[in-house]
Amino acid sequence: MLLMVQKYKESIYFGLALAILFFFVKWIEIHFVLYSQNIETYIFLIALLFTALGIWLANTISTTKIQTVIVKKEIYISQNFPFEVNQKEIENRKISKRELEVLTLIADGKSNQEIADSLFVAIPTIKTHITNLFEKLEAKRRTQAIETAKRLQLIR
Amino acid sequence: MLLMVQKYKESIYFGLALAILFFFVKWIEIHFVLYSQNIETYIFLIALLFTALGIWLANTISTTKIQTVIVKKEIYISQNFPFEVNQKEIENRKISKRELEVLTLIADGKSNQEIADSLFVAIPTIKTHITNLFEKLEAKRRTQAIETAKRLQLIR
DNA sequence: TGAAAATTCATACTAAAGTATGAGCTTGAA
DNA sequence: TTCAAGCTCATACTTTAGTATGAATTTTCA
Repeated sequence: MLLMVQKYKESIYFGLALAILFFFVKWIEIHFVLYSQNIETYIFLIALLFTALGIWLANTISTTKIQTVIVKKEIYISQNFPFEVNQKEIENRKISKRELEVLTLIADGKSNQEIADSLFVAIPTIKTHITNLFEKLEAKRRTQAIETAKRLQLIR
Repeated sequence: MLLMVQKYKESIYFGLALAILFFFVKWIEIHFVLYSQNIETYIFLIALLFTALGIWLANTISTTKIQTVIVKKEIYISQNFPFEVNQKEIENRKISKRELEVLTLIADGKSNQEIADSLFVAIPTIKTHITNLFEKLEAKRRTQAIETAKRLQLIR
């Protein structure tokens, strides 16, 4: 029973609304036509009432107009399936935690200034780390350091 | 003038609709009330008409809800194994054959001097290629160019 | 706790990278 | 053939990267 009420909830409400509307119209008719003889007002009220009914009908029965704008955005994700950092190689070359951070940021294409800002230290500090990294990676340039680090899987 | 018509297009249509409605109501009134003395039909038609008006009003005046859905298309880049150069991306960015050579050598960690020697050209030539590459890859530095090129699989 | 390692920073310098502009040469397609 | 695109090179310049040296802190661990 409750299920039925749930299921036909809208229909029941609709019927009720129609009944109320019918009696309301009748009441207006009796009031204005029979007693007041004011047919103009009656027509006006009918018009108003059914305009409201129309609006209500449109808003409940018709589905709301939703314009869906689809924005396609491509996201590139490098999926290195079984990527394992070569921890042994990092230890062998005695690359410190901080140095590895700097190395990663270099590989991300950051400048010394940007790396310094990221790690909240001064540029000379970054330069020192990089100089030490070059020694440990046997690199002459940051691009070479990136190449070696990736080849040895020190960074992803 | 045309601009005004464009601007107030909806208002003008609305006014016209109202005028037509008004005359239609009057016509119904004359037809059914004065000639036929059939007030019941008149009321019915008024009700019908204004219900339609309400529905029309609801559909035109109510603003369409714009729902923006961002579809993120994840593009997985499988590294190394079945490595495929993204030829489409290279063409889209209009990267020339020579520029791609230079890009590859940069990623190998070579200096401008070494690249120039490899390709048997002068350093300024390499610098020009690199400047053009930065534009096409939206990069500020060679390390950034490497990062982008690898992510887009322009180079291995 | 005390020494080694790691991290930090400075100054002064050199080397390399990157920018801007202009121009000559080659080549392939309309 | 002419025109656009690609490749080449030069000069002059600015900016960033990298080197060398020294030193002060902080952290780690035996």
